[in-house]
Parts: sequence; structure tokens; C-alpha cells
Amino acid sequence: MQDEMPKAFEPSTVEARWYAFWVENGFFAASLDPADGRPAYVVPMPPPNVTGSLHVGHAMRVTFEDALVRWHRMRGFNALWQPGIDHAGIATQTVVERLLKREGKSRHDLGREAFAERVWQWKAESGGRIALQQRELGASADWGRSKFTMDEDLSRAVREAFVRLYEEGLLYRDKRLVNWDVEAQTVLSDLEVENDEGAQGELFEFAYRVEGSGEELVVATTRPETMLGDTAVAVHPDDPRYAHLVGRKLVHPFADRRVPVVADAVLVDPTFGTGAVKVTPAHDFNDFATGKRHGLEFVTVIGFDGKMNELAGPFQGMDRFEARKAVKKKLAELGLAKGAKPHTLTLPRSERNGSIVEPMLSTQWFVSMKGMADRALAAVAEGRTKIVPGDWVKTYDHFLENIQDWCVSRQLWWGHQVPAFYCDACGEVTVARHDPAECPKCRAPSPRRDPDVLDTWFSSALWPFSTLGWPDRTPALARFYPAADLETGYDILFFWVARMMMFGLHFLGEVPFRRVLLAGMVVDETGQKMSKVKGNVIDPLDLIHGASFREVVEKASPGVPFDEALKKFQKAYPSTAQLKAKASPEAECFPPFGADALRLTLASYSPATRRIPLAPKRVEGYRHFCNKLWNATRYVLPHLAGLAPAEGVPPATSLANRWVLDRLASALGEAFRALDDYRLDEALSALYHFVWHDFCDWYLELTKPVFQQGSEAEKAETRAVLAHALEASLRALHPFAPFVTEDLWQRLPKPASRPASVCVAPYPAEAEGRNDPEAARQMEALQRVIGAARAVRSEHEVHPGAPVPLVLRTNDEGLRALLGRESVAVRTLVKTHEAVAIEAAGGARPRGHVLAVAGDVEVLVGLVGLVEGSKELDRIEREKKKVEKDLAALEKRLAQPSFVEKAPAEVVAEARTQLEALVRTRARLDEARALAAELDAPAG
RNA sequence: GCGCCAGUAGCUCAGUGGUCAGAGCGUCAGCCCGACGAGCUGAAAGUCGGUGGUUCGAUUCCACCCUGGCGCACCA
Repeated sequence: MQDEMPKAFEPSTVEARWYAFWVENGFFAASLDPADGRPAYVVPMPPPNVTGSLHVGHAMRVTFEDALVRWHRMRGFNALWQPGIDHAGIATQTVVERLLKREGKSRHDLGREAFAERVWQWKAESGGRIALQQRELGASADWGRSKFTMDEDLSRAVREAFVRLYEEGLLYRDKRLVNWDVEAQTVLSDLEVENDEGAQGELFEFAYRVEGSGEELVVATTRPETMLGDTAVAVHPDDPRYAHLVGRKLVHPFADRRVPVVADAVLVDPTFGTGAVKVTPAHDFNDFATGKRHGLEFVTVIGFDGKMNELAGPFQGMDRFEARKAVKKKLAELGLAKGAKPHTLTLPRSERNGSIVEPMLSTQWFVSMKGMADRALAAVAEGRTKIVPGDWVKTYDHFLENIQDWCVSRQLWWGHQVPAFYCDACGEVTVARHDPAECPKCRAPSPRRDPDVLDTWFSSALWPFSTLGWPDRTPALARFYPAADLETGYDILFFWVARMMMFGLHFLGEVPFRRVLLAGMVVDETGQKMSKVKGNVIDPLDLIHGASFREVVEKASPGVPFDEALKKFQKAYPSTAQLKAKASPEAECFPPFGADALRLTLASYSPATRRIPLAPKRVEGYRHFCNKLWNATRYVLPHLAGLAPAEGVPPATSLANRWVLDRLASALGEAFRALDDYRLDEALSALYHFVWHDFCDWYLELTKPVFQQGSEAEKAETRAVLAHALEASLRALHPFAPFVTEDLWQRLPKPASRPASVCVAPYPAEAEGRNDPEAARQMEALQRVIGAARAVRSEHEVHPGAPVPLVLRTNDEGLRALLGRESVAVRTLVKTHEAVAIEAAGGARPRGHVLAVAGDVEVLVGLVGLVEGSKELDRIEREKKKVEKDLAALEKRLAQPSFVEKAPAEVVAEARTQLEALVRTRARLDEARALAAELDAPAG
């Protein structure tokens, strides 16, 4: 693998071979060996849907989790990143039904068994493709332990959980009003219902006639068709308008039924509408409760198919929306319609298919949540599980404090079938771990199994332990439960995280994970959610492998004409549009940025932020960073000449070597602290800055004169430091950019103790550098001097290649000594071939030199004959203005007795030191100004 | 109605009770120098959403307000 290094980093050639290398060597497998004493670090991967295809959300999961897992693995943890796939009940059934439809069939044509067979077949062919895509991102999961939620062992866990809850009286069957998805033909849990706010509807008013009088009672409704199921009209008990009607009966215009007027303070707000409310206990949640309170009849008039049933009289067979119009019309004909006003309402919609959810009376299985919720609340309150960022604790608490029982049965064919059996002979219900051959009560043969399946999230809630062999007490369970970190998007805090907490505590008596890390959602560059409607979806694989505009735009807006789709896309990603304004379909929209660049980009967003605006331009920036690493290594390698460095931090005596080890220590320390705090962005930023701006911009440049003209001893020391700093940097960056770091690391000569792969090499901590405040201070002074000289030259537009004489003056002897020692460095970095003169301050000014001030050093740059005139006075004035301003502020503060008395001593001392420094700088600037006149005077 | 989040350079975002601040991209000027499908050097640019308060001191803490986003509940 030690081939010639191409000039530029090419992700595609690097990625595939290293992934194979890692897997072949089993680096990602967690160990169950009893002799392995390493502490466990476990992260359960949120199992993507079997129907899923990798989107940026998944890419973010992989990036965050993989970085954490690789980091811990390198730190010597026995890391288990538990992967898997979710069977995704409704989603998968919908996909396969759609396929059947193309063949002109429905699932009913096949029957339940054959349909399930068909789904398994589909799964074998195209399901779980996402697991392969996760590998393209470098996911270091323990693929050998991968689980599918419908695997035999996980199905056993689901059944066990169900039976136990039933035996404990926490799982029960009840007839109540549920959310019915008319399109999918199944019940939904409350969480699966989305509230569509701002829908335009109308508030329709009609009258009921009071029995035995000509009086009318006007009610208002947004759903006139439900009046067919009205069994009462409610008024407020204190409402004088209707007091006389309470207890009277109303005539239902279409049904052979008398409807009582009841007084109800809970349901009725006398100030809203007419102050009289029609009550339909079988089709509305509030009315259901009202019906219970008053012992009303429950008349169901809408069927599970969304059509009016036989109790709807003349409206039977009509679709509910059709019936709405018909009822209104009929009421108008009867003179009972009393007008309508526009009304904004919130419609409950199925999160799956968007159809309007119908509240229906139905018998379903429910899990009693209150007790489990209380324990889940306590676990977080007591800190046994920490939610990060902590902002989410309130949301978590609010959900659990107001939790309703969980409807877990679904009228689907794909999923874990409810293990309940009904005896048709005696009505006995049996819930059992094994299918009963006969009714345990009356011995009637073959009780009928409940046809329903369980909510997909029921099995997901068991994930942290069902994947480890529960209900058996396996070694894996003992070793890997509870997990350390659970990382996921905040959108499934209720669906998944809270339920895992509850089930984990219930079944294992212990929290399922110590930390919950909640990440934001990836959105487009303008902050909009990604959706096909908006045409702003980006396939992360396109960013990795590169893609033409046609490919990108087709995925963003399937089926939409190119130009239109392109426009939408460019609007969502302005920086891309800018980059490729002249986009033609076949032109390259994204070059192959590579998995590393994408990962670095995603890792660079603060995990605390809720919206993560994905900017392709930013990915490009990180590809450049990979390229920088690549080329830095390309520079370093020839100098090392294959010499393997010794173990440990190499000795350093030269300023540059001491300094770079100091910066390395500081960056590594910061990275470690940040990672520990789940701040991948801060860790990355510290390392990025070190590599690019300290290591490449300064240190590599400083090594050049050493290799050109240094002594053998200097060269040897520099070689060792160079090799060490680069090798440590690659290790430090490996969790973020696994591919490029592995490739480069393999090319470097390394100490003998290093393992076969960087992914199991020790993660560098601060001690792999060497703190050296003295070197840091000296280097900073040097950098200021060099910066001042460069600025002078740049501002005077002197050709960087032109040699300029440089005179550095200071009365600080230490500084003079330093500048003398480092004069070669100064000369190299200022890019002047002339000798550098180091002098005491205050001498006569050399002719034609422009002066700048760098702290205590006067920097005189000789520009004779190179420029006409000078901007020196301008820049001195500018600098002085700044200094004066800072000085004034400091003086003012120090003049305040309250500040000096009350502020901490060190703050005051620091202010004084700064003041002194500023005063000195001001003096230099004053001198400089006086001297500036000399240069500005007409040349003699 | 309850709750959460955001509002900092042209853009996207970091950040801190202590000289009223950073990064990337973008912009401007110069360069191409044997690590750099790029890079290097330099520069310009912000009254840190508004109003009050706490404090010796607030962009950073508190209250209220405005704007945008989100969640939950309710809606005859």
C-alpha cells in the first residue's frame, strides 16, 4: 500500500481499500473475551428503517456516533457500536403494497402468510441497503452483531416483554376512542398524529328544535356530518340563555332519536360560538369524555373505511367529506342551517400518509404508562441518565408528566403479531409465551390468535437490551448494558428515547444509557427543512462521490423538469448556485468531496444547535483541509527518510520545535476536553487550527531553513519532532476523518509499539505534546515581528520576491538575543534574502526605511527604490488611534476606585500590565511618527 | 394557552461577567516562492435583535418586548 503519493488527495482511491482493511482485521468487533479487561463503551445505533436510504440525517448519526466510538476505541475501551435495522411496520407494508399494486394486486389477494413472505423477499433483495451506505461513510460498527427487529431472538424479546407487561397488569385491552388512519386502515398512537395548524375550514351553525315547543337551539360545528351521531347538546350550567332548556329533549332531524340538553362546565365555553355544543361521543375526544360523564349513548356513524354506516340513515355509504356537504344541504332544506363563518382549525393528520385521522371507537391493546414514566422522570432528575444538551430535559419531563397510555396494537400484517389468543367457545383471553394448543379454561382446541401486530416502536423500545440477548442473561447483556451514550435526533425523543428509558428501567431495573446526546436536524443552507416538495434534498452519497446537476436535481425533486428543479435547488443552496451559475445538466454539481470531508463538515456544527444548515461550500472547505493534511505529509515524508521515530515525545531545544510541541499539547488537551463534553465541533476546530495554522503555516515553514542549512543535530531533532507532531495529529483527527488519516498514517514511519491501524492506535492526550510557555511567548513575539514586516511590505505593494533590508530594534536585551538567534527564521518567513540587523532602539533611522511597531520591537523595512512615497504615517495614525482608545478605556477603569477595590486582584493586575504595554507601544508609535516625516520629506 | 430554541461581520455559525468580540466562506490588494486541482501574505468589515434591571463592569446574568423556528395541548 506504500505507493507513490499523488499530488492531490483523491478520496475514492483511499476509501474503499481502508474500509476493507479494517473489517478484515476485525477492528470494529467488540470483545466478549472474559480475559479482556478493557472497560466497555457502548453506543446503540438508532436502527434505520429497512425501507430507508441514506439521507443527511443518517450521515450525521454516523459522523457523531462513529467519532465517539472511534475515540473511545483508541482510548482503550472495548467499544461496541451496536448496528441494526428496524422492520418499520407501516412504512414497509406501504412500500410492498405499492409494489403489489403495480402488479394489480392487493395484500388481500395474497393473504397474510403470503404477504409476509413477500415482504421478507423484498427485504432480502432491497432492504437494508442503508447498512452498506453507512459503511461508505466509514461507520465502525460491529457489523457481525447487526440485528433486525424481526429476527427470531428479537421477536422472542418482544413477546416476552408483552407477556410480562400483561401478567403485571400493565398491558390491557380496552374499547375507547382511538386515532384511526383511514388510509392505512390502522389505529395510530397519539405521537403518530401530527397537528396540521392553520387549515381553513368553516364554523357551521345549525339548529335543533326543542321537543314540544317551537324553540330552536343553535349549535356550531366544524364537522356537520358528525351530527348524525349526536347524542346530546351541552350548555354551560351558568348560562342564563339556556338554563330553561337543561333536561329538555331535542328532535334529531335525521335519526329516530331524542337528544337531551345537558349542562357541562368542562366542555362548554359560553363565550364561544353560540354557547351550545353538539356532543358526538363516538367521534370526538372531548365529546367522548362528556359522554362518559353524562352516561350518554355512543353512536358510531362513520365506519373504519371513512364512510357513513347504516346508522347514518339516508347518508349511508357516503364518504365522510361527501356526507358533510350532504348534511349541510339537507339541513338547509329543513330550514335548520343558520349560516357559516370561515374558521381556522387544526387538523389531525397521519404522520405516515397525511390523511385526516378519524377518532373511532375501537378495542385495542394499551400499555399503562404512568408508573414507568415516573421512574423515567426520576432517573433523569437524579442524573442517572444525563440529557445533553440539557435544554431538552424540560421537554422530556413535560411529555412524561402528561403521558397517556400507549396504544400498541396496529391493524397491519407486517410486524410482531400480538401474542393474545381468544377462545371462541368461552371467550377466554390467553396471553402466552408459547402458542396454546387449546383454551386453558374450557379446553376448546386452537384458540384464535389476535390478528393485530405491535407498534414498531414497541420493539425499538427494547433495542438496548434485546440486541444483547435479553430475556436471557447473556454475557453480552452483563457486559454491555447499560450503554454509555445514545446519540440521536431530537425528533424521536418521545417515540424512542423516552420509551427506551421506561422499558429499560422496567425490565432491567437500570437505565438503558448514561447519556442521551440529542442532535439537531440537517436543513438546507437557508434553514428550510429538506423535502421533496421544496426540492432541497441532498443525497450525502452525491457529496461523497460527486454528481452532475442532473443527478442531484433529479433526486431533489423527482419528476420535475430540470430547469424548474434546478431553480429550487439553487435557491436552497445559494453558495452552490454561485459556484456553478452556468449549470447544465451534465456539468458537475458536486465534485467527489469524499467521506472524510463530509464527516468533517457535519462534525463541525455545534451539537447544541437545532438546525444544521448544510452548505456544500463548507464541505469543499473540509476537502481542502484533507488536501492540506495530504500535502503536509507529502512534504514531511522525504525528510524523514523512513527513519522510525523513538517512543514518546521527542526532545526539543530549538524554539520552533519547542513551540510546535507546546501548540500540540494545547490542541490535544482542548480536543480531549471537548470530546469528553460531546463538543465534536470544538475538538475539531482546535485540531484544524493547529494543523493548518500552527503546523503548516508556521512550523513547516520554519523547518525549511533547518533542512537546508541546519546542522546534523538540528536536522535530527527537527525530523523527530516533525514526525511525532504529524503522527499525533493524524491519530487525533482519525475519529473525524478516518480514511485520509489511515492512509497517511500508514505511510509514516512510526514507533515500534504502534499497532497495525491508526483506528486502534492510542488517542493522543495533552501529554503527547509538551507545554512550554516560554517558547510560546517567544514565538509570539517573533510572529508579531514577522507579521509587522509582512504588513509593511504588503501595504506598500512590494513584490514578495524583492529582497528588503530589515532592521529590528529593541532595548530589551532578551528580545534582541531571541531575534538574533532566530534571524534565519525571520528572514525566511518575511521572505527577504537580505541580512537582518538587530540593534538597540533609538539610533538614527536608516534612509528610506518604513517603520512598524511590534510590541517592544521597532521593525524597519527598507523600501528604498521599491516604492514611491509611503503610507507609513497613515498606518501609524491608524494604529495609534486604536491604542489610544484601548488605553483610554483601561485608564478609565483603573481610575475607578470601585473597580480596583471590588474586582479580583488578578484582573486588576492584568489591566495594569496591559496598560504598561500600551503605554510603551504608544511611545514607540510617537517616535515612529516623528521619524515618518523624514521619509515623507521629498527625497534628496 | 404552555414550553423550548434562535436573533453576533455580506452569508453560515462559534464564543466569553473583565481591553465592545472570533472562524469558515465571500470581498479587496499582492504573489506563485520545488508540500498544496490549490496555496501563501496582507487588508476591509460588527452600536453582539430592542428596552429596562443586577453588577465596579454585560454581547455574556435577570425581566419584559419584537422577529423567526419548533414542540405540546386545545379549538363548537
